[in-house]
Amino acid sequence: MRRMTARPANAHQARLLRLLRDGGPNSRAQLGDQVDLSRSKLAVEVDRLLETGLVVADGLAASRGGRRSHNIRLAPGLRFLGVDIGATSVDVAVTNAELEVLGHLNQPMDVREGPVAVFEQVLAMAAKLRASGLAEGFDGAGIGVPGPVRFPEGVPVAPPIMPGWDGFPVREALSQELGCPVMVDNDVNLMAMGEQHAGVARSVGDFLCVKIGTGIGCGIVVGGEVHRGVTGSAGDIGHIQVVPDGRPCACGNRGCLEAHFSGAALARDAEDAARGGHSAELAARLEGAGRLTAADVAAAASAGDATSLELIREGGNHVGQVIAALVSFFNPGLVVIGGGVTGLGHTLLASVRTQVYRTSLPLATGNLPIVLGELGQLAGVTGAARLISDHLFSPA
Amino acid sequence: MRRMTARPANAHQARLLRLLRDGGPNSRAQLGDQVDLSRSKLAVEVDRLLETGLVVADGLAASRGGRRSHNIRLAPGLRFLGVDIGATSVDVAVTNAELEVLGHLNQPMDVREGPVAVFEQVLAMAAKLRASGLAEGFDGAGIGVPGPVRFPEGVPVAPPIMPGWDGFPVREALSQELGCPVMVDNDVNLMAMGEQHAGVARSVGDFLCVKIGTGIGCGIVVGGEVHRGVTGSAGDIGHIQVVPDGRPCACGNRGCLEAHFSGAALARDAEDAARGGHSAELAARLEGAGRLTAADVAAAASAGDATSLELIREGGNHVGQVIAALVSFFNPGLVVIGGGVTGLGHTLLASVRTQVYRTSLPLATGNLPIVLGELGQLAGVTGAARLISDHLFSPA
DNA sequence: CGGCCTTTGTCCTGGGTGAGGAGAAAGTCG
DNA sequence: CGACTTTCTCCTCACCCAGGACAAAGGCCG
Repeated sequence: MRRMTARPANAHQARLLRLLRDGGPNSRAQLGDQVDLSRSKLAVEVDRLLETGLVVADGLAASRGGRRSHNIRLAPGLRFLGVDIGATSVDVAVTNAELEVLGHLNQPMDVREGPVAVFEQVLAMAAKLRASGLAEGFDGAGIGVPGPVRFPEGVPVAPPIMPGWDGFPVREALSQELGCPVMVDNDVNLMAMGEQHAGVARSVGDFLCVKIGTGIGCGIVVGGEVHRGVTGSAGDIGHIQVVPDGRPCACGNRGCLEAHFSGAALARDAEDAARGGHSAELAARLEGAGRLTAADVAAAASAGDATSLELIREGGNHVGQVIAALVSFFNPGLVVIGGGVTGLGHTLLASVRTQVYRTSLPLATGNLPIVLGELGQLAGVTGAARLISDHLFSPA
Repeated sequence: MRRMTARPANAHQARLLRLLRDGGPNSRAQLGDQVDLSRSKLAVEVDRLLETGLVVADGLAASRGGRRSHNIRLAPGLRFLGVDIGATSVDVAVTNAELEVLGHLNQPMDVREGPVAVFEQVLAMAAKLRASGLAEGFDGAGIGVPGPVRFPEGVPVAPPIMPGWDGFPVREALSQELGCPVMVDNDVNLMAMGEQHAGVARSVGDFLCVKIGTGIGCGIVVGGEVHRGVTGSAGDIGHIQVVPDGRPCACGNRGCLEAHFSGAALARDAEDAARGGHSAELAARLEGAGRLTAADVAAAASAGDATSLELIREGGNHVGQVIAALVSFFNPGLVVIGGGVTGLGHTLLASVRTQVYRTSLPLATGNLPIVLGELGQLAGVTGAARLISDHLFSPA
């Protein structure tokens, strides 16, 4: 099942591959406009790429006023596998070399079942996608896990919500199973890379990507590159204290952001409100389902339930408080909010914005968009594909 | 008074210049070990540098077992001017090309007197240093100002504590006056660069440098490079909220870190304590001087004054609270604390450490040193020299 | 003190690379 | 249909640079 053995031989070829990945099919002339190489040099490098099979001819380009140029594109048969392991579900997608998602599967699953069970599931999903004719094999795979990762080795380290994964050689194991190169990263970083590649963060060099799901994390992009920190735990903002002596948190402290607002906390609050008789809407849903989730709160809120709206607003304030601090510190050009609770949508966004614009200094917030992610569920898998393609499209 | 017109012609020469700057005089052979160039290529580049006069021969090196090598070093006559404009004082220093401080002057001065008055002062101090025979002229100057800077242009933007400087063309003006290239940056960033070059942060790629003076700021170094943010206001952590509905701050909000702990806040608290009869020690000092400063608190604390110790501890808790959040977010390899209040020393450090180690996650704090800066008053001017030398020792 | 080894520095050459000109091929526009 | 534009290929020439050969300079040991 080994497929793409070819790798760019030098930085020029790597550059060209990335241009083709990000810009789609392109004529040699257009490429020449972007890379500052002499025509002869460019021709040589393109010919070499054609030889490797990574790149193929793709008909004629439209004329720019003279002779029409021959288009080239990345090999249409290249396939990347993007895997996004969340706390409660798994996403697997197949992309082409331009990182367009060709097929996508989602499956509920508790990450605490451990790496072996999850891997089995992931491989089954990948096989299913392959069986449906989307891919004959994979040229590379990216995988995101909900916890810190020692990036160079691709191994989770001390992940609080998935203790069974500590030290499990994810990269090694998946590479063995799939027979292709694999890169591993934190799921939040992948979401950031996804939004950077195909979402709202295109053309922004420095931005933050806050993912609110079961937990809360933040992807940090500096100068176009993901910042992972010295131990791979950068962006772990879920345990920043937002309420002095607040609610007890699983981490042992009190008043952590995650304890006061996250998918899990929101569900708990909603159930409390339902049982306490504060919201008929929520009580009805609890009656129906036996338990509540963030999605129930979102639904209740859009049905006008005052309690749900208040819960969201309050949560938004807490997140906003942290984001405001991070904005002052980091001075990003954009803040993206995504993750499972984006269903809470504009109510959440509004209260986050209010809090940030009120608390941070004007110079930092003056031209700072705070927006929802564009890619939704596909952000993670797109980012995963981007991760492995960045790796493969770099000099060997 | 123009001096060094020469600039490295390519990246190799730039690399060599930086090696000589950071490592002092060096033999050709030693340089060869570090740069991965063929001996012939290296010889050519070194010869060219010798021709420009940037580099000079410096006798024979010790033998490494065979023929002795000829040492080379940066021209001993090269001089950089480092200027550090604080809120209440100005530091000016002369360094050689290895960024060793040859002479240093400090002068109390209120930055709010405006750029014209401050420039006059700075130029007078530079002239004095020159007159004392330390320099015949300057090959470049770096200058730090206590507020955000639009870095490429070298112009302060919307600085809260020095409104008169907004938009003043610092770089342009100083370059005119001194007749040499000038670079401008935030004073905190310069402190970080100073500690990176010659202080505790040598060999650390990602670290934070918290400067506690009249205000509070934080230098951010990512992958060896200072992160300035999209509008140059990164690291502006003085207005992060630490106490909900806390003390009113000059910025219009409440509970800002700066309002609860900084040189200015500490002095105010001390005076209140003295007047309120809580501390005989402080009252005596207030009696004597008519007002109190952070230095008085430091002195009282080391004399054992309980109130002062408590003030410092409380302040340390507030700073520690913010640093803990930043550590979770950024996952640095080192936190340096410096600035005027380092006189508070280990009492402060201890309470910051306690707070950080207690509040942040073990993975981020596990191997995280939190230390005082090594360079004291010289950090800023050293960083300023480093800034301009980085600029000059890069390909034209 | 004298051979032998190690290290350093210089010279030279051969392979490789890449910039840019010339010109052919392919289109557009009037 | 002809003049102009754009694209692409070929070719040449200058430059660069790695590495070998060799000379110079010094240490080490008997």
